Amino acid sequence: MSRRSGVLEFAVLGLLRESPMHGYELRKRLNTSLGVFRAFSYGTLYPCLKTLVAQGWLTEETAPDDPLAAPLAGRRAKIVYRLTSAGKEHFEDLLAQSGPDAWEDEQFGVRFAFFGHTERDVRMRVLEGRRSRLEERLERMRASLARTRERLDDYTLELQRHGMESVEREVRWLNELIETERAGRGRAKGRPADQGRDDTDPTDTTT
Amino acid sequence: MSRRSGVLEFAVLGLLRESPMHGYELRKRLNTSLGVFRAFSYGTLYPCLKTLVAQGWLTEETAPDDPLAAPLAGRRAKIVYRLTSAGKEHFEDLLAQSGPDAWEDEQFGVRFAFFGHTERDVRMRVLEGRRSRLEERLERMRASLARTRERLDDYTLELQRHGMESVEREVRWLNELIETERAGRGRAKGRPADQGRDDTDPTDTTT
DNA sequence: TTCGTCATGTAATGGGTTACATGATTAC
DNA sequence: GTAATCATGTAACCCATTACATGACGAA
Repeated sequence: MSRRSGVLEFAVLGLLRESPMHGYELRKRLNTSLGVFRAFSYGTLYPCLKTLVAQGWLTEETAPDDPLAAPLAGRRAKIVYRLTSAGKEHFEDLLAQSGPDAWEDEQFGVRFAFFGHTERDVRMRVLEGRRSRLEERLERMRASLARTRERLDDYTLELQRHGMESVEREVRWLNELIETERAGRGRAKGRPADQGRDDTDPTDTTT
Repeated sequence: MSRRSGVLEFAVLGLLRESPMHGYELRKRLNTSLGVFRAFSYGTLYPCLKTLVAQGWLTEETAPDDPLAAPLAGRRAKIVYRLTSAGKEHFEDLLAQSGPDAWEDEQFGVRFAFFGHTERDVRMRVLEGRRSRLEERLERMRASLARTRERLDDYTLELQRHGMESVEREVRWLNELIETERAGRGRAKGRPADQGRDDTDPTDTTT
């Protein structure tokens, strides 16, 4: 009945904010533009769209046989979903939230992806919340490791070490982002954490 | 009815292989010894244990009131689960599998955690399978990024860059592990990928 | 005309959590 | 005696996938 996913709802509203789309295209965007995340199946997406329409946040616009009615993709478009003003408002509300939900693993990615539409103080709170969440996790891992280190074999140990390093690395990343935001270079232009990297050649990254 | 989780089943069998335990302790172990992974709730664990008993892989041993019957933890032990020989056999079968399932995100972690009980050629196949899986993913990310780079804002771009770097980092980690295995230092002693790190003092974490 | 992609959906199932219910044991 | 932790379980729900069903369009 409800089908309230959180991440999916947020991502759909955010993507439709920019331009109306039909379900099939929406799903592709979830894999590419926002593509670092999981790809939702149609069995998830379409029912979700239905409920968003029922909530009054989207409208369905059917473009049945008229080829002139679908100039967007150049091809047939069956059901185009458009964000209503109520939906826009709701999305703004979601964007303004900076509570614990935004720090969780599943939510944080989408939240970050729409930072371009997010107020700066909210961005700061989300980043800092995320960081302290990860630092707590790190401390728990360290404590647990200290207690059980002797009883673990090499592979288990290596796995834990690598896991902790991954978290530590994300903390460092967040630190850079927070610093950039603090310096005021994080609005919309001037890519955050720019250190002369080249996306096509990511050598010498760690070590 | 079935409640066949894959990861949980594998982890439970593997943990019980070392010593019999009751459910509560089993769950703690899943968070600590194997703790890099998700923590399963009791609502998942107990039904799972029931089905494993029904399969004949575990036996329930109730130690009702006798304090002498529970020398393991020094305290009351209600239902102790013990691996049967059939269960042991089944676990060995699972350990020997090196198919695509073992390369997926959810399975790989547990598989790696039990590498100490895994044959060397199986370890190699799993590691290499995992690596090529990640390299495919990386290529898809690169292709998608090349197609959509111009249309993306700074934050989305930064998110993708960080995501790709994470995957690249894991590939490098796998490369080290594979090299170590190949050199023959990966059996049980001689910790893999040892580069003079010290687990107890992971300073230089932040900046 | 057949194949690949576009496009939309539904029913069954899977895998897991939350909230709840219960009660024993230990420590204070 | 009361709070925390140990210990076991169940029912209701949640989120999402899989498999299936349907069909239109474009290109070979």
